[in-house]
Amino acid sequence: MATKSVSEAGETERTRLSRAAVVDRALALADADGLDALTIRRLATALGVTPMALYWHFRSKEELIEGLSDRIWGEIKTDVDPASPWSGQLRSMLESLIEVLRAHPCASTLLMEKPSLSPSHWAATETTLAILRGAGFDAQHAAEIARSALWTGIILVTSEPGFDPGLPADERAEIQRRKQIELASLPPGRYPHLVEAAVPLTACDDPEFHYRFGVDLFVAGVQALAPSGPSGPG
Amino acid sequence: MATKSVSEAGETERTRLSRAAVVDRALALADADGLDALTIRRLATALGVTPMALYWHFRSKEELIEGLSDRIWGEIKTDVDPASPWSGQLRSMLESLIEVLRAHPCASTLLMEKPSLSPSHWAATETTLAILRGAGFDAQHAAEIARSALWTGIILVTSEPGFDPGLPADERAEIQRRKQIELASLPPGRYPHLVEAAVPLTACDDPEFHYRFGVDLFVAGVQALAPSGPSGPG
DNA sequence: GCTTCGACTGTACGGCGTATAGTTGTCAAG
DNA sequence: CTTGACAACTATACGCCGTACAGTCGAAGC
Repeated sequence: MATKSVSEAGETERTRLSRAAVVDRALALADADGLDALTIRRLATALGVTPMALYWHFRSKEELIEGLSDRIWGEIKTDVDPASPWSGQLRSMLESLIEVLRAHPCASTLLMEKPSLSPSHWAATETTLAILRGAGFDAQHAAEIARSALWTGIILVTSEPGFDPGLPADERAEIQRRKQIELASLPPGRYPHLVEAAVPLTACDDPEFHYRFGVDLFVAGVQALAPSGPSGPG
Repeated sequence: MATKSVSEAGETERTRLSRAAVVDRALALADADGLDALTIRRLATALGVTPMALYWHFRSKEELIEGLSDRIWGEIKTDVDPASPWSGQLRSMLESLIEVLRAHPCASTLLMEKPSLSPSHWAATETTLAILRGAGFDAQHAAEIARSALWTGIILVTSEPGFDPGLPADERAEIQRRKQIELASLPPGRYPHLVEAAVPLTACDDPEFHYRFGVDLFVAGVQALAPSGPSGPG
């Protein structure tokens, strides 16, 4: 109606765009409908602009994705308690990572396909390295373990049975059900353990067990290989 | 020249296609130029046919990818020595997985984006479950660890610094060099460990160390959590 | 008032997966 | 030797995608 109305907000805000605003919307879109659904055109529509408008703020879609990645890494709490034993610090670091990844359905998928050395990623890696150096590992081993820790968090989330962002819950349940039946009805002579473990392999009635055990497994491995012994000096 | 020449083989064989033949070419293409370079059109050109010809043998590109996935899983040796201790069996299983993934540059990327329960995958999982059940884990824990094992192999390969299929070697080296400099020239006050570990984080002068340590880390974790104790009863 | 320029629009290109319909070579039945 | 069926493939087209390139438009500075 009004030719000069400032923010009708009827459908979408129409203030000026910014990198941060675009990243916000992109993250929301990707979390809601899956990473594949995050296209320049869709995002532009959601923001009420032309696709090419985004190219003023980002050189390419890849740069946008880097922005998302940086935003996600930034959410990870890197303030571990220096007084607690290093294994506890490592654990809480991993738990913080997992918490963020679970909060953003698209995050694990996104981080999987990008090495992405962004400032926020640096901070998380720096903290992890510090913990491991404190545990007595040399730089090379610490680097290996830090990488492994970050990947462990990512795969724990993506490998949670039934995890598949961008799929309606009922469809996910249906796929899961079908897989379970498929496994359970394999020839028991040839695949006894597969048949036996059909349920835990395909379903995840207790996600907390999945994550707790995954973290336990990782931390136990690191402790076992620590130069200062499994429990550490402090 | 000849109107009826059977197989000129001047550029591409022109015998009849088959699922196996298509998968072969697809795998070769993906290994050579990266998974992103594997498009229906390119593959069809390489096979000397029209893109739509492939849809006679595969319902969709996804089904083709499943074929690739199955082929790759099939290459993994599942014949572990039942006489050796379970930790050794687990280790050799993981090593076989890693060997196959390293032989096929596209493999780890491919398996990462597909749960893919194919017959070949079943066999590998069955064997892994058998090993873990033999170690005393119950079905649920065995399922968790088996999943973790397979993922560990995949990420060990994709996280090898400098690993990036479909990129010419010189370009990879350039990216790697730039990342290393970027890390090394961060403010040492803020990122002391990152600066210190710039080389091991970005380069991989000894891939064998990377893989050996990765496997060690995983197996150590499993041993630490084994009900029958780290060394096991046999 | 005029220019400058940051922020955005319009149009177009090449590539993708694939639906739909049309074309062939082969081969058994008549 | 013809004929029809059918497996295997081709031709064309559609709607997506990322994005190059050029044009537009309002506010800010002079």
